[in-house]
Amino acid sequence: MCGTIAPLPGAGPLNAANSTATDSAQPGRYEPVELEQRWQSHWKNEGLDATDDSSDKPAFFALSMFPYPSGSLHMGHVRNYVITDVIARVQRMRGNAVLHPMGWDAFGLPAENAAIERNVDPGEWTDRNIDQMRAQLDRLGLSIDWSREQATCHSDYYRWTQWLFLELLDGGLAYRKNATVNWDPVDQTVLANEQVDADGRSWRSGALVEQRQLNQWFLRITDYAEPLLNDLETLHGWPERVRTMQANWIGRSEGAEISFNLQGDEQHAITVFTTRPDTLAGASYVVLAPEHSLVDALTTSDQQEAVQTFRKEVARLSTIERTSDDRPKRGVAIGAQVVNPLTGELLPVWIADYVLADYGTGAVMGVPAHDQRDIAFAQSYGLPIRQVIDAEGAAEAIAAGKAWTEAGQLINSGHFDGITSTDAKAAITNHGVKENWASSKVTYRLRDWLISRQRYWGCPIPVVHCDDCGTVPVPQDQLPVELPRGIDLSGKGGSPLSQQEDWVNVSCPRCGKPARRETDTMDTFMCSSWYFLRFADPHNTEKPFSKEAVNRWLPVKQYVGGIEHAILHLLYARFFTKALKDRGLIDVNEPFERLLTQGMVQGITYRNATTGKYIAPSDVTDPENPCDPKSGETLEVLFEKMSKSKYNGVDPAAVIDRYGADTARMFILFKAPPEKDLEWDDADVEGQFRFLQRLWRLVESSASRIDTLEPLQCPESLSEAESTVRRALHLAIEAVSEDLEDDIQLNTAISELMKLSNAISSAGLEALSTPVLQETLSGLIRLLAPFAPHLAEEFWCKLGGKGSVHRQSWPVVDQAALLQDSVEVVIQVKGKVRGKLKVPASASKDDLEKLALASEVAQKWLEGAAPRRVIVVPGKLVNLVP
RNA sequence: GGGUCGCUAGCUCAGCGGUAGAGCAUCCGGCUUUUAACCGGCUGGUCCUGAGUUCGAAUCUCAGGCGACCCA
Repeated sequence: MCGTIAPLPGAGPLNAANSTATDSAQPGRYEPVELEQRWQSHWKNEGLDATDDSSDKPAFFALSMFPYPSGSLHMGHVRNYVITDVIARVQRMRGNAVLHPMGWDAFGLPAENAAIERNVDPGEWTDRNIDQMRAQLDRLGLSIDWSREQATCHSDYYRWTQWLFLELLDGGLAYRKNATVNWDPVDQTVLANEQVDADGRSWRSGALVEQRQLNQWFLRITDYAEPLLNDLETLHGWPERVRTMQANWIGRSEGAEISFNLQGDEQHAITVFTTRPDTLAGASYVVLAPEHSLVDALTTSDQQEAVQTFRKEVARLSTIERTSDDRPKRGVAIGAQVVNPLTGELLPVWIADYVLADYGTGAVMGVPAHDQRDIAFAQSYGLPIRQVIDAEGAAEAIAAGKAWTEAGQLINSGHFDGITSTDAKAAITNHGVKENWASSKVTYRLRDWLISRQRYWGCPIPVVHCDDCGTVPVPQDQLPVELPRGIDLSGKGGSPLSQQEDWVNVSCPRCGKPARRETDTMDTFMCSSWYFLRFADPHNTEKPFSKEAVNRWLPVKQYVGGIEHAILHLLYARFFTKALKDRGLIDVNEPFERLLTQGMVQGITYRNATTGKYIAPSDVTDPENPCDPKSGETLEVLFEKMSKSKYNGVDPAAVIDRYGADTARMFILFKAPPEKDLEWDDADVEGQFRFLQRLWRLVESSASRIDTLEPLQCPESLSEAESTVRRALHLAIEAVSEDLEDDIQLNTAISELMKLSNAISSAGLEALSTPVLQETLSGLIRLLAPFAPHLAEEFWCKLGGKGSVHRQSWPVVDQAALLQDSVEVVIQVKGKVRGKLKVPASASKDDLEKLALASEVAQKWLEGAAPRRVIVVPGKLVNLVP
């Protein structure tokens, strides 16, 4: 995929590491590649990673977002799966039954595009990629239970995706409608709103989406807007920003619907939605979306032509273009007039690009003084601007062309004058309710989820269209509706399935007459919206999953994946879970208890700032002073997401070949906190490898003294070096355990391991009696096991440990070992550190005060005077305030 | 414009009222199987700025600056 690891300046360390991997075995050398292969095959034979499905241990479901099987593993994958693996391993050692499965999000366009370009079967192409990636993953030493593997493109999986679709259809949550939808001209298919980014581009292809009118399948995710929003508050284990992003996406607004009667027609009205009913008296016009159903009926004959022209122009614009703040708002008056129900005033009716048909009622009232978009519109078209909310600075702002959107007091609003805008919202709405022209209303920005796709390599939607019976679901016992295989994928002429006459033509399941299959396939996000449930019960042939199995394992205790799914997958999966719960299929309400969104892995890039071109690291002769090999210009050095076009990819396989998986794992965990971006640096990888080598030597030099890891009796009294090392061990146990607890800090956990290793070296092995050395190494190896599983296993075995280190219990802190006989306290004078004092750890507050006052430091700084105040923090400091 | 997060050693990050720390890099020394590995050691900090609270602030509060992301 991404090219090979860039050679280091001088290339020395790599050669050395290479020789480690390739030289014939020398006794006493750390040879990661051989060692890792040996343990991996041993673990496989022993079934070490099998899920403990039947025991009464507490269940812990550790899950990585499953990958699309592109065929090559990249560093982002490595980071994702290693983080989850560490968590899974720690939880096993903590005595939990752990479910740590893996699968493949295997439907999708790359397979279909490969088929079109290279004339290969998408299924075979995908299966081959899966095999490749599984082999690559295996080299990382992940404790995955492969017996539960799922691939969404296999019919024993997707028959249940279809089964669940029919459940949703039966529950009224799936429906078909004609709607304006996002069309991706590159991928030749429609997209859901969530799959179009802020610039109006497809999340996959990057193409600018177009609007098309099509008959499509939708899921009623909007029925769940309220619980999807409210239950975010229960997700304490989720990053705040993901919750905020989801809340923003759902976009709840509280307000009112207000009806404006047509002039001279009491029977017909335009209903608008507004969050600001308090500003009703300031309305100076009413705007309909150009697509609004009333437009044709209300447009006067002299405005017909202008309206039609304008509608055509708007149809070309995306939602983003229409609503973005920095674009001029455009519109056309349609000639009709309505009555402001509060003031009786006549208002003109307009259509404008910034009003959307499918938000609220597709109509708004224009209150220029108190809405930024309205004031821009009013200024363009000379519409009146009337202030109805007053506050300090409001009039000036409005005069300057800035809408006053803050709270204030009502003016120009008849008998509502003088009350606050906050109170007026309810007061005016209630008044309108009594007079029958208003009602309280909550609306959401969230739209129903468009799940139809006009592509081949996806899960077929299991319905049949019959002239007599309409849309008929395929009975659940006739599933799966198999994708036809071996068909010609030319990439031309629309949806490939619609051209498969022998597949499309079926008899109606209800009346038996000739009918046609639905030829759209499902959005692949459907397949990934429930895979975590299938992992609980992966081989069930009767149902997608049993309730009992789901109750045993779900919710996922720790979910790990990329931030790019903050809305997409994570919102869809939450919706599915809630919908399936309401169908009585499961009891869980939220699928993912804790969520960790890991940062990107970035590679170093060299860019010529004038041409904007990227230069491959192999073409940069001096990395200290990078120059363009052609022009000699100095290059910019940046860290960016790894990609082929930037020549900054680092291939995980190359790293594992040179240093082994344990170094790769340790480095990627240590270099940055999990949720932050990580800058890949070959020199630092080397440093990490050296740390493992230091541990290797530590264990090598101890091996002759230790032949069992069964706990030994500690001697009654310890030397100073021994108690220092024991203290370091138990401090490390405390710190590493803490780092793996709530707020997961794998980088600092590894740095604690380094500190412990340093403490042992400083003390010197010869200064430690065998029981202390043995206790220390046993603890260190167990702490290391989740991070560097192969090396820890080797150590465990070398020192005579019984069984696998991965079956041992997590070390426990001995509080007594943390105690010190004497501690150093700081002596402050007026809050400034002026000296230190060694005191017995048991010294009381009074003792400390006396010792401090008697100290030389106190004599010097207080000059014999008694301090006005003394603050004593036992074990820490004494502060003397003169 | 609003929100969230961040700004600590050259780099990546800990510390979140009480002695400013880790790893890597740099530098120096030792060692050996000397284009190099290994071992040991030393450096290195207005904790973004300013004000406030406090006996005491990197840490809490406020204001500002810079950066990232999300929303508009």
